[in-house]
Amino acid sequence: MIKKRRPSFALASVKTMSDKKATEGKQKIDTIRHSLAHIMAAAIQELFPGTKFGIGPVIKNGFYYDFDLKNGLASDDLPKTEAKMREFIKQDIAFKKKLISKKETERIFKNQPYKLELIKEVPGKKVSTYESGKFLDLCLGPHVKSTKEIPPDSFKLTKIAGAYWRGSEKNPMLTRIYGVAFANKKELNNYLRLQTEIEKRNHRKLGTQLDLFSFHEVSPGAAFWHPKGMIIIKELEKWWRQEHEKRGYLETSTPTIVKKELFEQSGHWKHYKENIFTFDVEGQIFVLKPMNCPESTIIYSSKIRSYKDLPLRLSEIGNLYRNELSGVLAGLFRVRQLTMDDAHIYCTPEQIQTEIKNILKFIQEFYRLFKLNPEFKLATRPENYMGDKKLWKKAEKALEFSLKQRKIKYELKPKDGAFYGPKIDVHITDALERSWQIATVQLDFQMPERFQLTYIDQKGRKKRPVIIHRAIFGSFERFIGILLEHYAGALPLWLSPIQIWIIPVGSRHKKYAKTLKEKLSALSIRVETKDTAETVSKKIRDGELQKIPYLLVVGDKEMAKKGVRVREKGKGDIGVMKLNKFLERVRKEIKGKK
RNA sequence: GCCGGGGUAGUUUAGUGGUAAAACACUUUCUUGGUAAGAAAGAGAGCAUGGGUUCGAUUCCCAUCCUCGGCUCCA
Repeated sequence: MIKKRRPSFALASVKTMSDKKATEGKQKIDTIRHSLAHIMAAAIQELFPGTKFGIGPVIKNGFYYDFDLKNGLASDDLPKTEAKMREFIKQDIAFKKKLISKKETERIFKNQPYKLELIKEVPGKKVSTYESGKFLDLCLGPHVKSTKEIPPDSFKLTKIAGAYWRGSEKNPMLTRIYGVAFANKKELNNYLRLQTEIEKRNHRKLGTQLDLFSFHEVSPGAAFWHPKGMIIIKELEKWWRQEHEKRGYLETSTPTIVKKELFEQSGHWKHYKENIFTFDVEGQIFVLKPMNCPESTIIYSSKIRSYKDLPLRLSEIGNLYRNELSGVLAGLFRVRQLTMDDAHIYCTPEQIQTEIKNILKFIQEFYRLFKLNPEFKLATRPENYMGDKKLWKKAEKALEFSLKQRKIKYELKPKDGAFYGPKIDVHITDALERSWQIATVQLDFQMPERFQLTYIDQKGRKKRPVIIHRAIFGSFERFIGILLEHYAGALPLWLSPIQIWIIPVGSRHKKYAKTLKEKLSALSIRVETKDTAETVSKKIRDGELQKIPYLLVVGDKEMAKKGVRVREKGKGDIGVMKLNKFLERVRKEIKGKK
């Protein structure tokens, strides 16, 4: 069998070509993908007359096209469409670029409302179009010269999905057909094979297989954590507390049920009402808290604060409840009940830079530990912002400056900030290459105003502090989901729910196995003895499937040497070791969080 | 929420208009084993839920719930 190394998260393809060649190759395949989108539209036009066309761009690994079909589309229409496309490709159809006057274009597309909308927005008097056979589309190109350049066996239509016209839910929903396409059949097959591999690291599947958590109809969007899953949470919490104590954070806990007035005061009620769970108690409306911030400020203002108290870093592992739309729930990645590793830092405006810088450093160290590859995004003032524009500008500058100071590459996300302040979000992609927000750093000048927070400065005057909201894991749920996919279930030793299995070869070794277990357990190592009536091979197999980091096989030889035969996850049998030597190794590995 | 798939033992799946099958897991017995499945026997679901069509529905139709992939959303 093939010995596998512990897989790194990115299953990126190996780059063998030079950068220039790679760029050319990418351009070529993207041209093919784009042309395939047109050919798919042509096939739909022929198979389903009267269809109205949206747009059909190139995306990663393929293409899509949006259609407004009179009668929708059934799943068996995909193979039909695919066959029609191959038919067209065989016919050696040329792609011809045509510049047509706007008026003429409008006449040609008079029954195509979506196209007419696009034509209106084209600057100048002429519109660029491409003709391929009987299908004419608005398009700047480029395209292949002829369909004969397209390998007919290297694409596949993969799925049908609904998508709002121009991405707005106020617009009609169109039917989107996704396809993938590659330079040759081998690459296509590689891609398809990779997809099945990726499916194996889906955290939902691993959750069931490894008995970590489950979801049930009785509570959609909320995880039931099983004992083994709880161990992961507890280990993460333990480490989290330790790291926060080091950095001067003070842990707090605030109530889950709160009167809605608190969230009216914070502004959340106005901006976030649809997502808040509410209930009635003796005629008063209570909410399940969707975030911790307003309650954190209550602790802040529970006494008079001096400049000497600042920065005050209040942390909280808070259970939050958010009424997410049913359609967005996704395993551990998007839940209605989540555990946020939150903190609010109350500081003077002068302290902002240092605090932000330290948080960014904290975040970077944290990601390095898990060998995760984070993407930073700076999100600025949204449409529905609260407060003074000048303060916003200042806050945005502060975040930007800190990012630059830490030499962090980041993407700008205009108008994507929270209503109370700009933020730096940190994203990680899952096995399906979808991007998920994990950590966040948000600068807030509004909440201190709304809650009239103050501190007394050196001269005895009342001043307004600034709040920095931040989370490192984001939520334990999402983070564990990401970790499971990242490690394909084979978590690092310190996080593994079960760290070691002891497998006695025969019944006469059971007693030795038991002594070993007691020794390891005494050192707080999570160990189990597998002394059931099954073969060693069977137990090894089960141990591998359960992703147990170390399997210790003990028989006559090991007993004689007072040792253990070690099988390390991902490496196989690494030989016999004296017990003390093995213990030393394990202790180091756990301590180093390797 | 919207579009499109799907829901059959604990798990993974097969299947049918005449009240359901397998593998693994589980229990028992035999086997006491040396690095990815030793053998046998047994128990276990009435097919997500509610309606409808039918002599008869797990199978066909409708609704609801849950779930998956998209879209929108993510304070």
